[in-house]
Amino acid sequence: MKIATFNANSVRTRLEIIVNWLKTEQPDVLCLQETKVQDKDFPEDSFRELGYQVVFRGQKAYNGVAVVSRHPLSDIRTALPGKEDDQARFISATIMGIHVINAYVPQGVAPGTDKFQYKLQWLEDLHSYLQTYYSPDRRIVLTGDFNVALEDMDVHDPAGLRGQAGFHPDEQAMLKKLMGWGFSDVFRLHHKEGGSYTFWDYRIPNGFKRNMGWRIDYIFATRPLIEKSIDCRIDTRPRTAEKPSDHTFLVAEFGI
DNA sequence: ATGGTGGCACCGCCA
Repeated sequence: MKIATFNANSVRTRLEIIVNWLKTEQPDVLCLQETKVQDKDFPEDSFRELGYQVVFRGQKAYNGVAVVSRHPLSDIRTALPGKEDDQARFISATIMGIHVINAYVPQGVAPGTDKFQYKLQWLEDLHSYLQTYYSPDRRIVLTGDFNVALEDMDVHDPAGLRGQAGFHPDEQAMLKKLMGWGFSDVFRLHHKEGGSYTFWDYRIPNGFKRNMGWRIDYIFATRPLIEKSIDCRIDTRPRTAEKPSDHTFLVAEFGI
């Protein structure tokens, strides 16, 4: 079972990259964030032609999430309960007995702003949701763009970035609290050294070449899946394509 | 250097 995540930064602009990646990698599940497309304009056929089904929830210009799957999806939820009118940042489905939650955590802008508070609240709401509706005894994958680097080894300049949105102790504590519910970081399970990133800011000149990145995309899994975890890797190919993305694909393989 | 680029929708916002 191969499960992947990718912040697309527009699914329509990045469609060719995504389609080629699906053809090459043949994952069972791909979670997309920042699709930036309303549901009526989602390029559903491009996925169907490859033998994939797709569920999505978008909005105009911003946010938007999708789950692409080779297998039937059930138990589909496009928002947290009671948050149906909120920004399109959550979608979940059960696939082959695994409950897959795809999250696009708010970026947060800067500490002290309303958006930063919204980010912390969003993470807390997700934690509460899991506590109320799920048990860590189940096979659950929580994946997506969390916009939080957890440790010093997860950013290129920990001293310089500390305290900024994406590398702030309050966010790190909140995400760790959420992980404490019952998740392990699958990439970190297989790679103990730092310097591996999933995101490079467009605004830093040659940031990718100089490896000035952040590891803010994750695949988290509960214990029953961690026991079956075979590998997890970062695929930087979208960075070298014609329309490079600011994020990479992250893919995990489970022996089930 | 308090900048920079990129996507979408509009004449700025968000990342």
